[in-house]
Amino acid sequence: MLAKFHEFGGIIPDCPMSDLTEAFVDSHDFKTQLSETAGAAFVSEGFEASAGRVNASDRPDLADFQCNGALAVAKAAKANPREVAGKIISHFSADDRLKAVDIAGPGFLNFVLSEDALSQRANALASDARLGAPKVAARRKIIIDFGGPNVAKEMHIGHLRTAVIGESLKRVMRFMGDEVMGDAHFGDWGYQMGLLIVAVSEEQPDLPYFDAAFTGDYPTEAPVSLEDLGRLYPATAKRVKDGDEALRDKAKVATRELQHGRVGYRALWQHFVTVSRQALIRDYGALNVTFDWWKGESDADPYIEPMIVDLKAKGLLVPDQGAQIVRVAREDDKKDIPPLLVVSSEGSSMYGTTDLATIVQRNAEFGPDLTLYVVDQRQSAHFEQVYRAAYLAGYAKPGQLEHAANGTVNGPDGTPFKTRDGGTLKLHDLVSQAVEKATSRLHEAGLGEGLSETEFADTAHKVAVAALKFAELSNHRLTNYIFDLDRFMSFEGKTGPYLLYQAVRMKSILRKAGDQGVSAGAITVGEPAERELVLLLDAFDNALKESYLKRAPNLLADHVYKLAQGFSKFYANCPVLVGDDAAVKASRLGLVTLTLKQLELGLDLMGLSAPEQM
RNA sequence: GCACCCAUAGCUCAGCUGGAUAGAGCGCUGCCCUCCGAAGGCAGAGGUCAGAGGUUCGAAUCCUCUUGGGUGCGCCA
Repeated sequence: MLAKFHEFGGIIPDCPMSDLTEAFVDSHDFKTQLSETAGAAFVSEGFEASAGRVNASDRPDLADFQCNGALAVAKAAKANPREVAGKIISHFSADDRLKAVDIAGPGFLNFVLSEDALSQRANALASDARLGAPKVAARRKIIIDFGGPNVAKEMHIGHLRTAVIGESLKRVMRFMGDEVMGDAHFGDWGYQMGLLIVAVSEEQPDLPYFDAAFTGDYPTEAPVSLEDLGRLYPATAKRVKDGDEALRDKAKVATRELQHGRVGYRALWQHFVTVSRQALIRDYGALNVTFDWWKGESDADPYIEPMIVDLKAKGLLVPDQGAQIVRVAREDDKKDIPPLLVVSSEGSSMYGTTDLATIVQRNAEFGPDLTLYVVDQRQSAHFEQVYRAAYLAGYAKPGQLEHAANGTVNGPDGTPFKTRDGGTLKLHDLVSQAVEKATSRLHEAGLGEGLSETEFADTAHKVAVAALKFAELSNHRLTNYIFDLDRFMSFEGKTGPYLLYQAVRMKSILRKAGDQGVSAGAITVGEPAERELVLLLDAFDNALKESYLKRAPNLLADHVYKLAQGFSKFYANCPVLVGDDAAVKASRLGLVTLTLKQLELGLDLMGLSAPEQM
């Protein structure tokens, strides 16, 4: 810790001078291609290129894609929208990508793709290592902050949201080309640590950690278990809440002493951190969520003192009611924004202090262009304060700090989720329950009987995780959704297991094809179900862009679900291996191969994986 | 008190920068396995998009108000 402080030298580095925009390259999907042609057409007719935006059609019975730009442009130019559309359409008259293009209704342009164009696109996707995924135009350094699972509190269902959404955003952004670091940002430094120290000192007063005169080596064995931490913190916090002021004061003193380096407390605290980190690795790992950094609030500690000096030098830190604060309110605020409390009247760091110092720390150690805080929306006011203080102090430029807020997880009664006996459901138990249900459901359906015990356990785990995570990801991140394990585990309809099931059916076909010596060939689109499937594969590009720009994995989840659905329809209508026509077999097998690849990539970007069989 | 978020089918949720007939899953009513895995596919019923104004050729979407729910607001994180 001290070494770090010296390396850092107390100098506050500048934030990166990032003006990188969020644009993409390598898009060859129809939406992009048609938008470019239409945009050029609008420009040559004297309108804005943006009017050429082409979208998937709202009326798949009429067209594959549509452009509504003529209506918008005609409005501004006080022209007849159908006439404008007529001018634009002439630019598509010799376009061999299209089977038909026409003007519909008040001036919509409807595009129907030719089977040739679809076949070409499908073959291009099949030979593309990225399966049609675009890349960011400029690589940015991004930190995803998982908003601090807490040392003092065991992971519960509320942590599922941030973990699952943050993990998916991390994977999407990284796959799109950014340099992304996921940081657990452990809650390991505040008043709650003092509270735990006091709690342990009451239960085990003879431990050397509490003897200020102790000079020997502290025990290497932790004096508390994870269960102890989970028991001690709520019990002790409740006593304070119920009015035990002496206890509160002791905890505050302990907090300050810990933060100021009292060795015994640091040693004990290190045990707390180690014990709970092990549990976090276990619980997150079970959900296929990993972190690049296991940093905690305590890691920002060495940066606090120089930051305070810097804030004072900049005239931002002012004394107020015994504390030291940074005022962040602005003239034009519609609401009162309280100042950021940097040093409490007790002389301790607050969570705003560590959050601000963490920004300084990250500038020094990584230099992010963007930091995404994937954290509960209830913290939005807090982040507003921290961000404003960071902008005032020059630790970040507006836009570089972003709260990708998420909603709360509610129980079937619509209130925050509780177990039957009123407690919170631990994440660990939640995953265990899901695996149990998946196991029994697999047995009921008579599936996975040919698998070994290990393979079966692995499959059950994959199915359980898919059910949990897909349910989470298919909601918009801000939705306060109702958590209903039975519904998520029903395995019918729009669920994670449905996605895995479709992947497994594809794998099964590929295995059979291998046995029969049939191999994939060039894709030729013919049947309506093939058409639809290729259009879905083509839409991957846009789904990724939108997920990226909106920090909304539900759009990716939606794409993957539609793709699985499109395959299932294809599967029902287009036999792959039973026909006589070798070219059709090879083409359909090519389509299955491509679809499986994109489906598995989509699953991977959600942090899921499909078994070989189930 | 002030501020933010939300209200869409019986239930759980999508709905892109305002565009055609508002979608999905569950549940409900019917079909479809002598054919690659039916955890599947197909069809149907089901909606004053909380309510009222406004902007617009056009509003679930933008603006205002009302009602009803959630959340936050200086020494806990």
